[in-house]
Amino acid sequence: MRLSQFHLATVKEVPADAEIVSHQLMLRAGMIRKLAAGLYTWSPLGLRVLRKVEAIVREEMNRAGAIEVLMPAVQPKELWEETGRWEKFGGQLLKIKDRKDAWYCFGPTHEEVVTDFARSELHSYKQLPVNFFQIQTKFRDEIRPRFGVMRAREFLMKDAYSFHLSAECLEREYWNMYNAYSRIFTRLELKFRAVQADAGAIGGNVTHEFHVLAESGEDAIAFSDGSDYAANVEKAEALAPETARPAAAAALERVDTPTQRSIDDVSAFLGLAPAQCLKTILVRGNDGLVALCVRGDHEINEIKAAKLAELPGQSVLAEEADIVKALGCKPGFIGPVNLPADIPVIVDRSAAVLADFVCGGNADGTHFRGANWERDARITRVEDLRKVVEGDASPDGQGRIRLARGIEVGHVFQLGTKYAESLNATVIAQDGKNQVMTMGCYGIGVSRIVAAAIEQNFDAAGIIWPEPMAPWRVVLCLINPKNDAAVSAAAESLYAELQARGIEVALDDRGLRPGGMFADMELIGIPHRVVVSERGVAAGTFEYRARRDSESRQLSREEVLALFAA
RNA sequence: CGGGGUAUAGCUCAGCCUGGUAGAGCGCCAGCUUUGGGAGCUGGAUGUCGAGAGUUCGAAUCCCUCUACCCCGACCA
Repeated sequence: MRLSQFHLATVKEVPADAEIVSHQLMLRAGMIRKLAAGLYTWSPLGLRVLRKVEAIVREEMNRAGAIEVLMPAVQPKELWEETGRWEKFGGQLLKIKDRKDAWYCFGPTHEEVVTDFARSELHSYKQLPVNFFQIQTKFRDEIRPRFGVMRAREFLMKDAYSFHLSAECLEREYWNMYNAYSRIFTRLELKFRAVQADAGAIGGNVTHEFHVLAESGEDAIAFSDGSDYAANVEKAEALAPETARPAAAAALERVDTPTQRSIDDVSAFLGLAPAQCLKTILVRGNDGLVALCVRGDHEINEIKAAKLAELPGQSVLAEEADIVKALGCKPGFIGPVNLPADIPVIVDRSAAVLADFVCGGNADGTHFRGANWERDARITRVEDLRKVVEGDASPDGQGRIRLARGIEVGHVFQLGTKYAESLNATVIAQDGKNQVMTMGCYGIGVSRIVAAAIEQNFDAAGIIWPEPMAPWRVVLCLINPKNDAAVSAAAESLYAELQARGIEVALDDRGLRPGGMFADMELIGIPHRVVVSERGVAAGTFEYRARRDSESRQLSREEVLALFAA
């Protein structure tokens, strides 16, 4: 591509409200332009990158045996009423009316449509399993679109839906997709983790999110430094300590802590580590209050707590008035010693091995020192209640937990029969009977990957594209071509040769001064730069510099071509 | 949905408090000079000051209504 014939649109300034690096750089590089909240035009430059990602996703989906379709973006209300999601999906569902006053929505996802397609197309178990995918624009009316294309309302998504007769077959396809996703992100040269996630409201058992690791990620993930284990922080299991609880050594002693309510205050006041204190909170249980205890330096994981049999499926802190009524003290002084017998005491695994610990005195202004389980306080049950922290043992027994932030770019999910049932998508099984199909769904945020890649690969000068998604692999920069016809000739010749070899090459013949040209090429992140100048041509060399390098090298024409061999 | 903020040239913004008829930088156009890290000089074009209504001799500026956009929170996966 000759850049003089292209539409490059870099800018120096960027709106103050572009907060994250990828948004700023995409605007500065002129990859996207905002039309309205959460709606962006992809410029020619941005589109080249988007298409690169799309092509790799498509290739790997095809390689994995999925079959491409293209479903309508606009979907009729009636279909959504069949699954109940016309109402349940909530405000993210953009509802629109046609000229006949019939309701439609702009598809935020395609379970309904694909299942409708499947029920009319699939009749026999012999047609299964099958996996349909599409790469298409979705619309979710986000409450607060932000961060450019990272959380836009309209975005490009690859979504796939598989249909099976059995859970076992679904499971096989699930791992097939898991592997395909791993290949996709590996090919894109992104640092990522496949993360065990909480199934959330959709239900189902196994689900993985694929996260691109980046400081600015919205999700916290825990992974092992000694294995492939990775999980959403909310889901990561905190193992029981390897050490047993020491024997009680100290006597139970009440101490005055008139104004010390927080763990930090109490531990500082008493000169003890927070890890030697016990944090006790009261939550609303099915039958009155429930006490949850974790070590002072740990935090309650509310998702884990919500799953306790004593709780109603959610973890809600008790009202202060209820606490005062039950214990006679305010929050901040709660502890397991002398707790009313009708309050279950659920203790985290790490807290359960504490000895001679500090805990609330169940009376305003006092704590206990030298408290011990069994002797001074009862344990109803030991559970995993806390959030994991850096350095915890990995749940799979290999390595230690590290915490990182990630950007969710993919999600694989075993849906089961939920949609097939409500839409009555059945096939005739081998026994001649109708059987509801079992489904899996697998999404990749194609446009989000572009932003995520930038979050992971940039420097002060701009974007540094992983080669597979760069708009061009190499750019030829002409210095003062007007002064020396040999410069143009050398550049044209190299340009033609690279093109002939199938290398995606840009020729910067815009006639800019060198400073502006270099700044532009660094901003838009071209991985390789070859400078063609008068003095280089005279010496028979080209100046080469990789985007990540700080120094240039003088290379012969053959050496330049060799860089892009194979 | 609650709280806060913004809307002025193609872009990024100042001007508004304290009313007097429109500004800067960048970009754009023309010319000259310049050519290895976002050049210099000269000249030029560009605005329903988000929309509507009001107060006033006079409104970008003050009041009211609306709309759009942004931030924080709640919400959602």
